[in-house]
Amino acid sequence: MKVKDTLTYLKAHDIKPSAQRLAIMNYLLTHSNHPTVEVIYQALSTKMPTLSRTTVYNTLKLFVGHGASLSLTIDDQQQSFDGDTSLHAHFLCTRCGKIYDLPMDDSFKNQLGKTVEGHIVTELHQYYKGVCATCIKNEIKSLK
Amino acid sequence: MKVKDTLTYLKAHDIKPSAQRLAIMNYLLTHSNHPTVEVIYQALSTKMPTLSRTTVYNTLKLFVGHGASLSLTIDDQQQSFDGDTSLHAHFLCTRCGKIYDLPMDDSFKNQLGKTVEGHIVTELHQYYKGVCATCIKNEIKSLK
DNA sequence: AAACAACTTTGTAATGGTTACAATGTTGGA
DNA sequence: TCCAACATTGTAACCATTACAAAGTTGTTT
Ligand SMILES: [Mn+2]
Ligand SMILES: [Mn+2]
Ligand SMILES: [Zn+2]
Ligand SMILES: [Zn+2]
Repeated sequence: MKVKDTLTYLKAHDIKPSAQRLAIMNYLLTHSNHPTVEVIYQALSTKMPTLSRTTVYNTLKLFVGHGASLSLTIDDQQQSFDGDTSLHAHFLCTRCGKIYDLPMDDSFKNQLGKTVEGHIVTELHQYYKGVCATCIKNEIKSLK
Repeated sequence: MKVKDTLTYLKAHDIKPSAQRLAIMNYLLTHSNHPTVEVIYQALSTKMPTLSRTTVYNTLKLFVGHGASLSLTIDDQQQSFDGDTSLHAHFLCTRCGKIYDLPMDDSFKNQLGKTVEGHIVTELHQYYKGVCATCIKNEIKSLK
């Protein structure tokens, strides 16, 4: 992912570019780690020392408002963000805290934009919780 | 729902009863409003003036740990709770903040306890967001 | 180029939900 | 009754998020 592409992506979502917005959007588009504000701030503040946490908060809120990124509330402690705005599900490992992408059920997907029991559906979220493959492997190793 | 039933319910989940636990569990079992800690505290503190917010927090955490209630993270500001632990989906109205119950997709339900892409699934959540039927009606009224 | 208005970023302070903790109260068995 | 384990309470601390005002940036007009 080039900076040029990120610029195009921002413009496509009616977001006026700035150095900070490009950096944050570029981070989201090149990392599939579903980062928190703090993770993004730590990752970027080395290259951009004047960056403020408030800017990260404001910018992410702007992105979400313009449909350029998703806000996940799967963890009750911290909000996390996703540069992949396609309809997909998430798996939260309760051991290591990592969030994985999973496909979303088609029957659920189909309800976007429809009416369900009189309510208009504008957003869909599907969350799995459990123990991830990596943590299962580590668990088995430690038993040997 | 009688207090006797609530007592039975707590015992069935290996929770030692107390006046506070009975009151909170009884509130959850007789209200389908997906209350926050504050809502429960306000509702019960009139009848039980010494009740502490901390007790509500501790007790709900205990309930969730014993599978006697569910914790919902659909709203990013406040945790809400559900005395109905059956598998079902939730609809959050972004206008009025109410949370409604909806059926959960069967294909999604079936994945509980299974392994998905190597991850063990122990919990499932399906969230809809949008505008509820009541808010739609009010919107229409105000246009006339 | 200077002036200006609109917009953006920044740092700090405030907010508010949640948790930690120590003191107090309660319960049930020896 | 005594005692130990457990539960509740109120306060303080914590920490993610938001509010706010000052400082910086950008693009436009003259
Ligand atoms: Mn994702
Ligand atoms: Mn429910
Ligand atoms: Zn894991
Ligand atoms: Zn509504």
